[in-house]
Amino acid sequence: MESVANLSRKEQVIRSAAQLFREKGYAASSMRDLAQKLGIEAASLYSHIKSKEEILQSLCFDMATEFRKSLEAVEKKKITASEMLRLGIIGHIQVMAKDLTASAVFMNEHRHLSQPYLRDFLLLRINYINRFKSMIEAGILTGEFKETIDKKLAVMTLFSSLNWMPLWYDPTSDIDPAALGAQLSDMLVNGLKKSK
Amino acid sequence: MESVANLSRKEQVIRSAAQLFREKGYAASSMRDLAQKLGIEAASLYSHIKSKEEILQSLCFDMATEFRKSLEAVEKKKITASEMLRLGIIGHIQVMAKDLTASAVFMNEHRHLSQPYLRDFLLLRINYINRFKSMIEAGILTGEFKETIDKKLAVMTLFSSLNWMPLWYDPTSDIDPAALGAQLSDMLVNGLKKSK
DNA sequence: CCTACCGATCGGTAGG
DNA sequence: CCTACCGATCGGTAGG
Repeated sequence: MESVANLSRKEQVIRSAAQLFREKGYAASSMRDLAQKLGIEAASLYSHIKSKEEILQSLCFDMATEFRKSLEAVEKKKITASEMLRLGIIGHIQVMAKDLTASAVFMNEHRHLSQPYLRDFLLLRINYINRFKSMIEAGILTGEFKETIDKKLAVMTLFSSLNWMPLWYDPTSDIDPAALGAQLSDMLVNGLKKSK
Repeated sequence: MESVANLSRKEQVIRSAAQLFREKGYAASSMRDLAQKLGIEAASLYSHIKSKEEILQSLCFDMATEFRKSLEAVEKKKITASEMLRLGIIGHIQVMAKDLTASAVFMNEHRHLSQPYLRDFLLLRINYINRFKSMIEAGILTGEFKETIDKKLAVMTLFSSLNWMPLWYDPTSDIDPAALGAQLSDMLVNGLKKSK
């Protein structure tokens, strides 16, 4: 069916674009570069997508949705704050590992979104970060985490570590995503935990 | 003297460019944008600089030099591996804090360097990272750090945290750079240290 | 998915 | 530091 073929071709365009945006950055990637990657003329791209930015929007908001879904699944559980933080971190890593290319674009290129998309994106992001911050605060209240930690510093350090992973993680030579998430979580959470 | 005036004006151009590159990214920043920021015509920029990329080269390599100098001062000291790592982290933070704008450009825009500059830059960076990795390895040998830690993961987590700082650190509302460096170091190093 | 094309903008130069 | 300008390239459209 035509709609199925169109969808599939559109996804090919978006995936090729993600690779290009990751390598060269959004602004330095031209629609002619993208067309060449796909073996078609630049003008033909517009049969599949409305604009260059529409591709970036798809990539950024699809990733945001995956992150949100992962976090909501963790928040539903009846577990301690430190265990929730641990599972939240592992979930975040697993979502990224499913598409490292899109994750890198999500992280580095979202600023090229135009309004109102940029504003919406930043609101989703601050909400996501704040929910991790709440886990840290909860852990301090229950006595699981040191009461002396700087919450802003802790959460920014956490997301710095998480978000850079797509730039250095090599799934063919490094450990698998779940183990990486567990190790990263241990390293960061043990830095927060009271020493016994 | 004319050469002094020229130098000073050239630095103004570079500083304005750094702000622009930080806000919009290198590729999305035009020389006309930069000229407007300085109140001159785009063509006039070329009295002060040879090309757009020369500005990026200055920013990236000047920062790299500062980082190297800071690290060398720390490496000279006769101290334990964990103390050296701690001072290395504080030094890195202090270098960034001296110019947060250039630091952000250094981190996010270096990939737009052309060859051979890009290759030289990446060699400097891998050398710098490896010297921090050596401190972690030394600390494992002396028993200061857990022997179970993944060295690559540890050093990448460290640099992720360090390098994102220019994107969220607000010198007017947050703690001062030395204290931030100390806190960040404590948080990361305690995550590496053996629990007592 | 193609040919043919558009107006806008790019980094940079010549000459003063 | 300016005016005047260049060739190249940009995202995108018309019409098939």
